[in-house]
Amino acid sequence: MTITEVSERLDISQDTLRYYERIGLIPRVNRNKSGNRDYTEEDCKWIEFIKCMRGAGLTIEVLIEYVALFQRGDETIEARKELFIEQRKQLIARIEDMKETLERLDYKIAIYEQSIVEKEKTLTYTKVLPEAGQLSNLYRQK
Amino acid sequence: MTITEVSERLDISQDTLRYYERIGLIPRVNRNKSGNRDYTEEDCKWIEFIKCMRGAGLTIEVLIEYVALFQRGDETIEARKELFIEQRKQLIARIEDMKETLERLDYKIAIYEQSIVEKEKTLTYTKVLPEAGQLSNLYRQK
DNA sequence: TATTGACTTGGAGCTAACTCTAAAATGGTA
DNA sequence: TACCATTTTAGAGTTAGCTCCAAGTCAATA
Repeated sequence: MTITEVSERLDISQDTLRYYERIGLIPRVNRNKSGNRDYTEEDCKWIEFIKCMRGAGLTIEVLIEYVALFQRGDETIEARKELFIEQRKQLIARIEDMKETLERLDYKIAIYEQSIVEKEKTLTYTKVLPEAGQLSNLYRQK
Repeated sequence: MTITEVSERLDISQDTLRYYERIGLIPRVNRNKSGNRDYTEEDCKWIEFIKCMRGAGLTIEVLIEYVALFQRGDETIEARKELFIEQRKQLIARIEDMKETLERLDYKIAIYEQSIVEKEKTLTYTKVLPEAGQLSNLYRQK
């Protein structure tokens, strides 16, 4: 596969593909006779895996370490496992954090919903704008 | 409250606190007679809220927009609600993504666990190292 | 054979989000 | 009164993670 094909297939820019290879985030890709990259399915799996992990917030640094361990062979299996266990721990923490933030967003949306309903009621039934100091404070929660 | 107190309490550097204020990520903080920031509880709530949202991945840009809307008063309630609904949607997507990545990490950890057990078995029961081409491939999954 | 287009490399440039620096003001302590 | 810590500002510097550029190679086509 050419870099153009892989780039389109995995939706990663050619520059990023080259960059990832350069810094050791994916193993070196073979070149054809004319020196151009010729990606295998294996290469694609690596790239896709890296993309997935990056998307979840694993740093490039830690992923480079993983690739380096992988390339050193079987003696690093335990180290790789430990690396993933640590990253898993951090990922779980991030997810928990985000869930809490989501609840907070939900709450704010609910309050705004309420505020709008209240405002509409006021406008519809009393034809009078709410006093600046009263109702307005209601809308101004954080 | 002084900037030192708030910095320690919310675990945000003084530089970051000043930076957030400068770019409009939090409303302007009052100064005392000598020109130093004097944070109120309200200010702290803002900062804590912003910190929480930033931690979940909302960009500074979108949060600045929120603060700007907030400061324009009640006429922007609907817009603020819409902003939060959009961010909520994106946050849910990020969480789902991360959950999938977590499963993938779990799977890899399980495989490594397996690999190690297999390796130990081999070493213990047969006293023979696995052939490079066979079992080694097992460990080398991505 | 000249041109075109995809590819190569090393290195420079960019953006978001801080983080640091320098120079100056203030207020409390020896 | 001299010193010291804390704070102020504007602006420069840093880091991660790309993204762009220039100069050159190569293969295919007009």
